[in-house]
Amino acid sequence: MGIEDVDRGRWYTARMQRQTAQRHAILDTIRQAAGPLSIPQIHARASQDAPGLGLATVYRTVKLLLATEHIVAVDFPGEEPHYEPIGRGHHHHFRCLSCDHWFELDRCLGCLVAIPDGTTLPDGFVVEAHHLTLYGRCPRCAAEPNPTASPA
Amino acid sequence: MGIEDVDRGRWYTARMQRQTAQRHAILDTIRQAAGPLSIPQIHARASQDAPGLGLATVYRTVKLLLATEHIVAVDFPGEEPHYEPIGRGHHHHFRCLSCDHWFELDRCLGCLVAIPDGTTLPDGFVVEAHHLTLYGRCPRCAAEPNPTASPA
DNA sequence: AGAGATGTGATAATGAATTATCGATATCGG
DNA sequence: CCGATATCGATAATTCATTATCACATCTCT
Repeated sequence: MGIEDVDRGRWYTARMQRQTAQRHAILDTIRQAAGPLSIPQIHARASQDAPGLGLATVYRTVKLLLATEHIVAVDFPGEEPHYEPIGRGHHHHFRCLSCDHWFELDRCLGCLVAIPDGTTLPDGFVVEAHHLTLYGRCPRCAAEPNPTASPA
Repeated sequence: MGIEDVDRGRWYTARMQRQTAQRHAILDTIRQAAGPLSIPQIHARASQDAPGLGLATVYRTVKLLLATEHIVAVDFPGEEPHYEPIGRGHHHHFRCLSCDHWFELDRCLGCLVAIPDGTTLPDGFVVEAHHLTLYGRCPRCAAEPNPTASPA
């Protein structure tokens, strides 16, 4: 999951030529998360691997990782954009109402929608895609009576 | 759908004592829409009934209508908040990828999710609620080859 | 190891949505 | 119909996320 894991052809671009501790910390943080992370979350977690990490560097690096197709942005209702690794296919997300964190659901659990894309609804609406978000309690918070705010 | 339709007990509060053309235009606009509206959309439509309507008045009135429980806010991924009348029960939304407008789906079409709330997923996630959004083409845009941007 | 370009961190600047201000206007009880 | 005042419209101010700036540190190639 370190340097050797990064495709040099993609990593190295006109604006992204050097491998630094900050960039690896940020990419590893996003890859190791259980779900999409916001900029503040990335900053907080990656700072443990890269002490003194600046917020501007997180914004810069996230933008570069988007441009080099290492990560993708995920938007949730009423929230700042979150980011997750690219290439995980169609899936849905789960938000824990207790610890407020987002989780990625397995593909097998994801496609819960009874009406597949391409269907025409009775009213004439043609469905081309869907977003499903589940809300509830993550395994940790569902077990604990007094849940903390520090999930995986 | 006019003045007589408004519960005076709810309409009249410490900060909302008078009935004005602007307030009725805004509430009627939200009630007559096919789906949730954003602030700019409310402003554009209500201005037809209340010429010269100011944007600040839309913000003010929407906030008051929220506080008096005449409307509710609906958030969509990556968008400004939208507003719809209160009391329409559980339903889902449809966004037309052609004209970019939101539609409210009938209740009978809404509950498309195969896993009902209260279910415990195999991983231990307890589902308490869900949001489903469908994307595609509204009846008007599905019919027209060159769709306009002025839906119902 | 050294030169030079790239990357970083702190912070100022920007941009967009929302809110506050204030003189003018319209509402509604009397 | 009048007067007190709630509300309006125009715009300045505020808030918050994101971006630009710049001096200093770090990486890479030789």
